[in-house]
Amino acid sequence: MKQRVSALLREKFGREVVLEKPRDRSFGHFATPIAFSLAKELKQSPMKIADELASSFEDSNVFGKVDSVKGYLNFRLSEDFLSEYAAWALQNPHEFAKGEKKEKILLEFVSANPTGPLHIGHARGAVYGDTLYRLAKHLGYDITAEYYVNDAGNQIDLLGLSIQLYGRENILKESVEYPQSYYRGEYLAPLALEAVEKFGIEILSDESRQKELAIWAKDGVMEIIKRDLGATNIFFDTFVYESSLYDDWERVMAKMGEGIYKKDDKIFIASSQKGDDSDRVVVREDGRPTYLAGDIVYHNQKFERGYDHYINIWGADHHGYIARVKAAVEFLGYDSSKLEVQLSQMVSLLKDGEPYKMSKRAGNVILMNDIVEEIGADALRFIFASKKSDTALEFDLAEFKKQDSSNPIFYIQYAHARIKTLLLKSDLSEEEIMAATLKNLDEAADILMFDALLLPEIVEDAFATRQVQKLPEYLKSLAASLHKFYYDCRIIGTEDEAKLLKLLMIVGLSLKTGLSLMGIAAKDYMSKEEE
RNA sequence: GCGUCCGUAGCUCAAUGGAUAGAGUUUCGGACUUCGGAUCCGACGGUUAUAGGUUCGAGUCCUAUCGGGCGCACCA
Repeated sequence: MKQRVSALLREKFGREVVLEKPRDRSFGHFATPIAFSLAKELKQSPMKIADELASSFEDSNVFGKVDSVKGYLNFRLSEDFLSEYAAWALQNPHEFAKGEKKEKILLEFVSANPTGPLHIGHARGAVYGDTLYRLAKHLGYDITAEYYVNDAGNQIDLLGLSIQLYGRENILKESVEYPQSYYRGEYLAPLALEAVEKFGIEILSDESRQKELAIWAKDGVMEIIKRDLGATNIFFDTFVYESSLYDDWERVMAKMGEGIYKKDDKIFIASSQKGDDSDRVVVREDGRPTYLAGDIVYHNQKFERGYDHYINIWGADHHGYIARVKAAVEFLGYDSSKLEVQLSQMVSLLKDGEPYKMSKRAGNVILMNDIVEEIGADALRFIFASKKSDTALEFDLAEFKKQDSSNPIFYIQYAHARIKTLLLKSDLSEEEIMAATLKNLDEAADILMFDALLLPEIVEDAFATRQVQKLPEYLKSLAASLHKFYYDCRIIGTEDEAKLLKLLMIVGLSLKTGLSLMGIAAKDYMSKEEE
């Protein structure tokens, strides 16, 4: 819709025209301040220019009315245009808001180490990434969701140690001393038990078998992670294991050429030449690669697989890391501007106004799964998609358990359910409803229909700017419009029943499509939960 | 100290450089002869941290200051 208008105006003015929402809906559907920018070039007052422009649109079949107010041009779409578009959307519900983008994108997110269950910080990146993924798919992009599994390095050895310690304390009933860094949490219990079953009880006490234990256990941890993600409706197309990449190490090093040098028996990357603060160690004196080494091979592999664009979603604590990975990409001979890194910031939780208590059993972190169990996957997804991902977020769990308008996810679902209920109550058949024409609507109905038809540009904009919160914002406001309309206007039994139901079907389609892009299924009825 | 993200209503958050800075929540006051009142309406609430600058126009861009988060490993 907006694209159509935008294209028309571009043609007319020979330039990109800024389109925005009018200050007041009674002004029209779209507005543009173009007269202000033209004022300077034409050396005329913006008001005069706007007046002249307004009258030049008189015979358009897209616009019903174009007028100028204080230098702004306001456009009202014609009834024909709107009603035809709405009818098309209802006949092709799966095509609604879809795009025809062709780019091939690799989206990497979560990528949490396989050493324990996901915590609340991971959850934010996971939801953000998955929402972007759904938006991109809908827009037509050929996008791949990828999880990078860091299954090499110290943290994996630590997993082996942690299972041993857990087993020695809880199975062998030894008293053990815990070193500073080790993993703790209930998830270790089944792993320890299974390990004993599989390898024998000796595995718990034999330090030389830590690595063997860890390599086995990481698959079990990955299953836990996948289960938690799946419970939140998040799935990946591909998993790349760090351990599988090192065979390629020599070749990738050679590819880096000048970008790499040896000093004091260590290997450095000359990342300071590419904007990093200093050069970084890639291989230590003892020959063990650093964390960065894995990322270099991994990014080389990504670029060799050949995508048009790469998006990485990292926790904000990794932001200092961007420069060195980009430097590596450059040294490998690729265009680092194709690599985009989105950061997701910290999350802090409240419950009834008090800081949420971390459970000691879980190892003093808030587990994603605990929150899902407490408020449900839909609410979790909604919260995390609702806030700009690059700003810190604080929210109160209690708010998302309420069954009223203070809970946005409930409010939106209720709007959708109301529409479904009306359609059930009506005696009209679907054919009769679809046969109605959406013309001669009153002001309120016209606004509601227009709002519902805005979804396509919201989807496009949310993905283009990577600001997924635009979608939930939109859904909230559309739900509010629906509730208000419902309150003000009687539908069943009126002479406009078919027309109004058709209008509500558009709203329902928009809500349902929007929710599904957030990984949330729209509800057809609401069941009141017993406390 | 350096880098980076941020600072908007009492609280949690919105606002492609555009018209009168918006929602929810809180507090107070209204609407049930009613398609689901699980809803709706109204009021209160702001010098957009501060000071300059650019612009026809700044919450948004630039500079400085103040305040906060996160980084600043041969850890991942």
